[in-house]
Amino acid sequence: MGLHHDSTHNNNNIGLHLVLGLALSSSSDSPTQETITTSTKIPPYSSSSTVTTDDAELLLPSLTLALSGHDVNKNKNDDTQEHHRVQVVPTKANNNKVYSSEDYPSTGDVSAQNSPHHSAVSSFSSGCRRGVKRERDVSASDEAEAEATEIERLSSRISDEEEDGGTTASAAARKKLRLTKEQSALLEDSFKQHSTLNPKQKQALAKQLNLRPRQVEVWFQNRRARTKLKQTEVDCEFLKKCCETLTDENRRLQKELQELKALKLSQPLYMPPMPAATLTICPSCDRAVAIGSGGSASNNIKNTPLISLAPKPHHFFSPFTNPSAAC
DNA sequence: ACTCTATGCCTACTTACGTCA
DNA sequence: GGTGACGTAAGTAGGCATAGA
Repeated sequence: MGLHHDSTHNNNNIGLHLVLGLALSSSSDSPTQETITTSTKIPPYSSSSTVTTDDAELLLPSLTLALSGHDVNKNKNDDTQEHHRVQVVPTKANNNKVYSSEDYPSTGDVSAQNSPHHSAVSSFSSGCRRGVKRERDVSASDEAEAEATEIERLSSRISDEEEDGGTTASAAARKKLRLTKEQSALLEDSFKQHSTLNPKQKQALAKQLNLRPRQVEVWFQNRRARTKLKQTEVDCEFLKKCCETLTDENRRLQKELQELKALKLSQPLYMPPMPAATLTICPSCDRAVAIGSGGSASNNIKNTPLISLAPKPHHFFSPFTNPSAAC
C-alpha cells in the first residue's frame, strides 16, 4: 500500500522513485549475502549507510508493499473504532485492499458520529487535524469530557494515558517505550505476513502484545519507513555502480574513437579494392557487422537475404544488463 | 450532480529517549 | 561516569480517498 500512496502523493522523492524503478527489478536480490557499504547518505535522516544481510531480510517484505491496500468507511478510527464504527465498504482506495466486515469490531454506534463530542472536536480540526485525531482518540473513552475546553481535553489525555499502561504522558517528559524481544519478534512476524494492518488485525495484535493499537500502528509505520529507507540505500548503491560502469564504458569508447580517428588520418586517400569484408551478426543487436574494411558491406548485405537490415533500434550499452553482452 | 466537511490512513519528516561502544 | 552515535518509539504536518450531509 505504501507504494500505492507513493504514486499519488506529492512525494518529495517521487523523482528518485521514478529513476529507481528502473533498477528495482534487477536490484531486488542484490544485497542479500554481503555487506554493502555506501558513501551515499540518504538525507535527511539516514543514520546508517551500511546494508547488511539483516537489512536484506528487512527488505523482503517490501516486495509485497505494493500488493496490498485498504480502505474502509469513515469512522474507522484505529484506537477507538469500537466507539465509532458504523459500516465497512470496500473501496479501491489504498490499492484495492478489501476488508470484510469481519475485519472490524461490530459494535458500531451510528449516533456517535454526530455526537456533541464529535462536533466539538471537529470545530477544532482545521489547524491540526492529526492532533485532533489523537485528542479524540484518547478522550473518546470519557464522554463526560466531550464538551471540555482544549486544555481540559489535554488534561484528560494525560490522565487517560496514565491509566493506560502506566505511561506518564507529561508533555515535558515523554517516556519512551522499549518493546520486548518477544513483542518485536511477533510484530516482525506479522509484518512479514502483511506490511499493513487492517483494524481488526491491529486490535488483535495489540491485544496479543498487550499494547495499545496506536502503538502497533506506529510500529508498522516506522517499520515501513525503515524498509523503504533500506531499499532506497540499496537502490542508490546499485545506481552508483551503474554510473561507474557507464563512466568506464564511455571512457573506453572515447579512447576507441580517438584511435579510429588517428587511424583514419594515417590511411592513404586511395584505398584499393579489398576483399569482401567478413560479415558477422552481432549477438546483441542482431545487426550485420562488417569485420574488416574496404568492400561495401552494405552491398554485400543487400545480397544476403538472410541478414535483416530492418531498422532496429541499435543496441545501446545498458548498465542494467550484463555489460559483457554489449557489442 | 456537485460541493463541502469530517474522517481515516498514509508518508515524510522530526523529536526525544534508550542503549551501547 | 560522561559522551556521542545510533536505533527507534512517538509526534507532527500535509495529502489523498471516501462517505455523508
